[in-house]
Amino acid sequence: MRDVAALAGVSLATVSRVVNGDLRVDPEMAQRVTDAVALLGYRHDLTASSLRRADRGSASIGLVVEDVANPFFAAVHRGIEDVARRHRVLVLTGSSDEHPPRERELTEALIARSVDGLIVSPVPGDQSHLARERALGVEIVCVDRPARLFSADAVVSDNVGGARAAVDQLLARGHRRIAYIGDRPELFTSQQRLAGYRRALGDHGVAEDPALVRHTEPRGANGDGIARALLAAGDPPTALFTAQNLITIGAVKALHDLGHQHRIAHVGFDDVPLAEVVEPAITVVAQDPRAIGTRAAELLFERLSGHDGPPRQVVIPVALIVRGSGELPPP
Amino acid sequence: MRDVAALAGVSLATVSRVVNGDLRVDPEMAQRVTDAVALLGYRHDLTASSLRRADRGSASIGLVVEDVANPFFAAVHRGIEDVARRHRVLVLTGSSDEHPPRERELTEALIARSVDGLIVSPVPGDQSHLARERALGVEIVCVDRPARLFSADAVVSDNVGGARAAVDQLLARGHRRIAYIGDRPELFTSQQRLAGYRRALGDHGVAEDPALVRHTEPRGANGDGIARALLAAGDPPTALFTAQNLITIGAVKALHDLGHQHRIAHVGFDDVPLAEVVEPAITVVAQDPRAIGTRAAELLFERLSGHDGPPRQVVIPVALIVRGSGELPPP
DNA sequence: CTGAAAGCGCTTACAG
DNA sequence: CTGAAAGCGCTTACAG
Repeated sequence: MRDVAALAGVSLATVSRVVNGDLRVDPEMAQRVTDAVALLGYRHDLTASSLRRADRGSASIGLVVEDVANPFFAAVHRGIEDVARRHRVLVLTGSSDEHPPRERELTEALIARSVDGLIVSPVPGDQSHLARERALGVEIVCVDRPARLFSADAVVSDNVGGARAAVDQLLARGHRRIAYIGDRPELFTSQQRLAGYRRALGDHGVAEDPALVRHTEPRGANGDGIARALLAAGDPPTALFTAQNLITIGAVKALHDLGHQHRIAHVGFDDVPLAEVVEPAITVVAQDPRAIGTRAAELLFERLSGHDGPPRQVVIPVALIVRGSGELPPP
Repeated sequence: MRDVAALAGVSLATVSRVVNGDLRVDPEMAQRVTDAVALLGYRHDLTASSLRRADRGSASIGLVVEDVANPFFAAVHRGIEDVARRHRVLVLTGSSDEHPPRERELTEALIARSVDGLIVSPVPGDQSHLARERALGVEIVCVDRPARLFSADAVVSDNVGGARAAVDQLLARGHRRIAYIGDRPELFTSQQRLAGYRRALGDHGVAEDPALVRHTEPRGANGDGIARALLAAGDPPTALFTAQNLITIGAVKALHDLGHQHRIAHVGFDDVPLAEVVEPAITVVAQDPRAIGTRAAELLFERLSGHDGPPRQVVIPVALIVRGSGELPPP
């Protein structure tokens, strides 16, 4: 900037004004500055700028999710990026791997880079540490699940309603032994979907069989193994409700490997690619991860532009997509 | 920081030293500083720090890909994050949507936030604009495809070899009318995979039929439509080679809709979820996107720590996964 | 070992 | 409209 000022023969202040699009500057002078900028290949340094600026915005926000490579969170990420882009803001991202210390490290690393706001998909455990971040002026919005011991805006899917619809679908076909395979019980989404499962059973007067409620390792790792074990047991289920995308994929593999795909009904939570091509095609409750991201970013930017109401919880609708696997009758 | 210094009764310089882990400071004094930091909830401002620091590192790098929500790039992203994390560096990401102005905007926005390095999956068109960024001291590595009119390290899949292996597999079963459905012809990966297709045909003395070589809209959008059109034409192909993940999914849908999945052989480039469960299971050439990301980040950090050799091109192997669809014989 | 002072690249009252 | 000067939060020679 100093070089630009020298070359254009103006003061630093003038260069700053031109670079920031301040119109109260002599056009001829502005032109000289613009030329010098082009000639020198000068680049405005936003970090220095925001250091001195009154509003102190860094024009970047942070995102902490379980895993950026999980298609669900990848879509959430994209939804957030789209909104951020409209605000000329960039997104810094990190994967917590559901690991509490990693979540803390990440949020602190993001704060240290002075992000204006944070969108977090909270790990199990509590997020009370976020209170300190917020006290420092960083706005925080939760995504996919609410925080614990820390109240903030949150955008989530209609987990209870979706799970209920999925299980209702199976009950309507006459199934009574319906297994629930969910992610770790500590997870909000897992709990909510289990609640929906129970609600549906209750509505139909079906008693829950604890032997049919199973949880996988982190990230739904052993979904296929659990499905196998359930089906190999005495008095096996006649239908499966898998409460997460990776578990759904694992269960479909297990059903096909065992040759049971036409005998055991199956509904999954979260849509997966090729679900309509598998035979039978897979009935799912589809979430709208991109909309979840979009909405979360909108809430964040509202806060950043001064909104100061109480924490809001936004529920994004889900949709039951009937394709066949969920409509198989019991034997 | 001023407040911390005041509370601890020391100078700013001392606080800075303690915060940065400088050991040449009186332990008792250091303790007072640490206490004050805890009491005040002080957070170190990395952006201000790097502004003044000699080495000027911001401990963040930028990533520009086509779309962070594409599972391929989401996995690349994760590979990069893993390496960056070991260097205590965060990743800023943006989606170019294969749109040249958007690529420029993004790289400039990233530079303005003073990233130390950039990993870019270049859009069609040329990347000569990146030369200016590099002149400013930002290291640049390309991923998935090399840049044009700009030479830089690049990490790519073995596109030619993989496509060749895919088409060889079909030729070995006796197919002679093999269609190629690829992404836009401007894309490096599309060109390379077409080259591999041609190489395989040539090796077997099969003349190319231009009517069987098709390109989709951006992002493989109409892959299913093109597959349908090919199969509906007179003298249709007996086998399909789909050169990208979304096109593969589209083609599988088309084959199933038409009921041709057991008659028309099919090999896809890039693995897709549930490929092994579809009937017939889909034979694919699997890439290793996470390894691509990992390797790209490693090259970048080598540059950032001073490596100054000529541009390198790293080719990540691919693997043909035989599952059934590619082994169907011609009628 | 410690602190006063200069300065990183920028913005912003303030005076002219 | 323009510029000289102070200062954002930090680091780093330099002197003590």
